Amino acid sequence: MKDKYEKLYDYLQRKTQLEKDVFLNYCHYFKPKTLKRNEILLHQNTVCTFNIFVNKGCLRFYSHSEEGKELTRYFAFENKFGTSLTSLISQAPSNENIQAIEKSEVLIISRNDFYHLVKTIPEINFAYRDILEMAYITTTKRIYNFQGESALDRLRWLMRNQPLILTRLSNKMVASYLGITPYTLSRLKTEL
Amino acid sequence: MKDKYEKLYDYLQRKTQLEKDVFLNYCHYFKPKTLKRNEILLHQNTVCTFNIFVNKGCLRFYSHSEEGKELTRYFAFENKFGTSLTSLISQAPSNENIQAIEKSEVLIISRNDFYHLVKTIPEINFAYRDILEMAYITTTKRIYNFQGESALDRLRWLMRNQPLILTRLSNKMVASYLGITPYTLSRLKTEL
DNA sequence: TCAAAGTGTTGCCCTAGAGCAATACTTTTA
DNA sequence: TAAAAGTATTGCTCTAGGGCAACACTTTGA
Repeated sequence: MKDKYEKLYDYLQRKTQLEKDVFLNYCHYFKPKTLKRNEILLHQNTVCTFNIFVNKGCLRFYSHSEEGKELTRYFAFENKFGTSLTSLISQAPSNENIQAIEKSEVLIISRNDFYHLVKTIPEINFAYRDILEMAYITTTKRIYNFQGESALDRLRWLMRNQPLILTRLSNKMVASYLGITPYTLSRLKTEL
Repeated sequence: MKDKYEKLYDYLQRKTQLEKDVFLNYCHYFKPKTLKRNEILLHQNTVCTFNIFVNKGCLRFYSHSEEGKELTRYFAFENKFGTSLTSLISQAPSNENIQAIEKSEVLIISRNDFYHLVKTIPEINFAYRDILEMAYITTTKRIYNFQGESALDRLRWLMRNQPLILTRLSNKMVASYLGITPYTLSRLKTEL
């Protein structure tokens, strides 16, 4: 098996019992691609036609608001799937950009191929359901976070639960994820 | 077919092509229940073991924060499913309460029965996936909403997209959904 | 290798929204 | 049907966090 598919195999293996030879039959649907730092994979207002698995590096999913603010929804590090799900499902223009914020290596599968696998491979069906469930849980927590907690508490939460975001990314990125300005983040860090 | 299952049947029918006689074979897993106004179906910190379909009335899913604030995540009106998904999936204690805010009629299916149906009935499998996808899209929009928009803009968004919430529920409920105080909501309404 | 662009910190002032209190009104319950 | 509890509105004051400007520091790239 080509090196490129090992992480994906391990990922699926962890979620479902999965035969290696079956996996080898369909893994070619996932096309390897190398991304430069800052390269944009999907532009806001265009339709998203693919799903992405990150082998190496980090992708950022963010939106430009009308007032020009950058709102970050999600960072996909190694071993994570990510896509503009709203657009992928509805095939309406996406409200978010997908950008590599480090030199990255990813596997890309087209929408058609992906849903074909979901339909025909029970393990992929299950894995997709699991991804959706986990994503839903995460976003739900994030809503309660925004709704009920101060910026300082949100920062503390991030330190406890997603320290990678703080250690690996610039303050600007972290601030746009927390929904505050870099100024405020800088000030809050002195209060920790 | 008993009256109680008509709405559920229509709901599934709209999402998938579904044979009525197949539906009749498993719909008894869903148990009808009548709820009084303000009745609590699930208490925070207990494990959620069921999924709910609303035939009539309205359920509210909310959390008591440490400072005693009530944070509302979701209102389920007629023809909607709702559960404390985080708890249902992980079987960890729920961080939210489920409460009938009007006299309501619901169908309740146990966790085991529900996942059994998801596994064995393709239409339910598909419907569950669809529910997850839609729920994910909604919560994602809500995050961008909280992250990037003022309380007034969030209120405007609600008027355009979920007017039922505004017309049918008390200001207190609406405010806790928007993540603001009833005072602020009252003031914002004069600015519309 | 040195200019140019981006990043982080801090002082100052400003604004959206919170919190409390007072009052009016409506709903529930006994 | 009256008392009690909950809901809505508004004035006043306070605070978390935003936005600008200035400066230091680091990274990028011709």
